[in-house]
Amino acid sequence: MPFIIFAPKFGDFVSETRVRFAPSPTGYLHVGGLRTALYNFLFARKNNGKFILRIEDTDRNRYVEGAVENLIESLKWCGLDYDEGPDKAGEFGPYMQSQRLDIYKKYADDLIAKEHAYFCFCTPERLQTLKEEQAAQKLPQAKYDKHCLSLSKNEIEDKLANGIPHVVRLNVILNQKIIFDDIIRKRVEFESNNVDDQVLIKSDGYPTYHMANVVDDHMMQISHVIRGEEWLSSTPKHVLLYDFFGWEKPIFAHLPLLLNPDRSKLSKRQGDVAVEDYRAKGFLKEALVNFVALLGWNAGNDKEFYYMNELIESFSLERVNNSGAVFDFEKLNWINAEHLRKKSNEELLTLLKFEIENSELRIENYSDSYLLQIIDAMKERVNFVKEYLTKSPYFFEAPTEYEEASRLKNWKPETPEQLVVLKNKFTQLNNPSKEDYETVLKQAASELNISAGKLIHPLRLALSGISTGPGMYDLLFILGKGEVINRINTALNTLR
RNA sequence: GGCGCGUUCGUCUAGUGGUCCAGGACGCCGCCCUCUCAAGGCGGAGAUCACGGGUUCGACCCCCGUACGCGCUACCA
Repeated sequence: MPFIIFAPKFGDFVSETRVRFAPSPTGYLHVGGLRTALYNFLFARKNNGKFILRIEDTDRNRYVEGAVENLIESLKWCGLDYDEGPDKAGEFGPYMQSQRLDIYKKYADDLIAKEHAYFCFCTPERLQTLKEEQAAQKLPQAKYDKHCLSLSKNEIEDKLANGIPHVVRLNVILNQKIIFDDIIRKRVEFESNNVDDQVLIKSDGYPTYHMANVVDDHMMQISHVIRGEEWLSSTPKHVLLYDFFGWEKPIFAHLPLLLNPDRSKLSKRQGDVAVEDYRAKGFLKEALVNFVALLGWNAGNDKEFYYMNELIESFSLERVNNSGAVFDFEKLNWINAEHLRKKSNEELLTLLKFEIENSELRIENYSDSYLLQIIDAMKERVNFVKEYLTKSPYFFEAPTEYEEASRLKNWKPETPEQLVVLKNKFTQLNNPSKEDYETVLKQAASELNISAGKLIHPLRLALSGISTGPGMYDLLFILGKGEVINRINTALNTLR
């Protein structure tokens, strides 16, 4: 009598929302991982639940020094604070799987006792041969042949006693349907005949993901498993495990993948994938979070600009899409610029000072009030904080060379004498305001019988060395009379 | 190959049987504003809703099939 294995439905009562982000520490936080972590975080916060960080470090071959610290650093930078984790004790720790080996061992023994799992002593060579044979026979699918399931108790004890390397395998029962409901995929159905006798405990004594994940999610009382779509295919193994243990299953939600422009799974080959890369490039955490949140989710309206608290407010798993999303850098740039423009000048000041400290400039050369003026003047013109330095370097250092195109276009033979007229007028000003500069410049233009533009363009070139920037009177005022006159003189000497 | 998931403008998406010969956003193009560059405003190009069958008075929306894409198929997660 085949039994049908069922995961709980969406509406089933769950006492407390507890979700986890469970990355393996491979070196850095991938933006796909960020999205998974974010959705978990948003879901937890929205439902007044707990967000847990668990490190899945059960593959000793993949251990990377400092990876966990790096992961945590990135997570925290993004504002994803977890309630329990490796460095934040909770009542369900430890939160590093490598520190829970005895637990997995105990539950594996449990399963073996109930004959839902068994020792397997097959060598890698036999497994390899088996696979090749099955391929040669054109079997629809390669699976372990349950060879070691038929070992007698004595044989097993004998091999164990002799220290023969072994693993523990899941004993999948044939001819059953494994059905579960996924919030995003709806009902998903598998045949148990297509499920392999997965290794649960490796020969080095470490559990595989499948084993550790189920045991931990149960012990940590995880209510919802929100993870990437790449796990959907192995979910039947997990469902089987919950059932064999007699445990209540969590509610599953498998997230669509993040893709490269060519629609393959987002990878390092085609650009930056690590959160730290984006951070280094100068993206605001608010922008990265906002952008990534929208990759696969929307509230059902046209809103695209979100702060974290707004995301928490409107997030729901039901509104997560089911198809992969291409990571579009152009749109990330745009959302970054949006967030930057919405920041107060004071916030930008902090960011800009940080940027200056990390540049070759000396922070003590610039007062807060001076920087604030630059921020105000350039705010609409920068997409990154560092662009205050790269797009308007002339606020920090006088130009030493002049843009050729602008020189050809705006620096005419008559320009020098006209600028001298203007300069003389500037010289006579006493503590000039923006309006004073404007009045005087227009006066000069009028006296010279030329348009203001004829003065403005070469003046801009003289003051900034380039042809783009804030309004001329802002530029004059920020630089100040003395600097303005110096720069005009320098230009007059350089560009004849 | 097997199993699973998916498929609306280039990209992110809205859309839950009639209001859609499909709306918004990014990007692109044009105009306005203007001392430059931006920002902003206005407008434009851009999707036979993957394809083919059904169901229905009526399908982007429901069903079936096909194609294509992606994922999994490890003693990796």
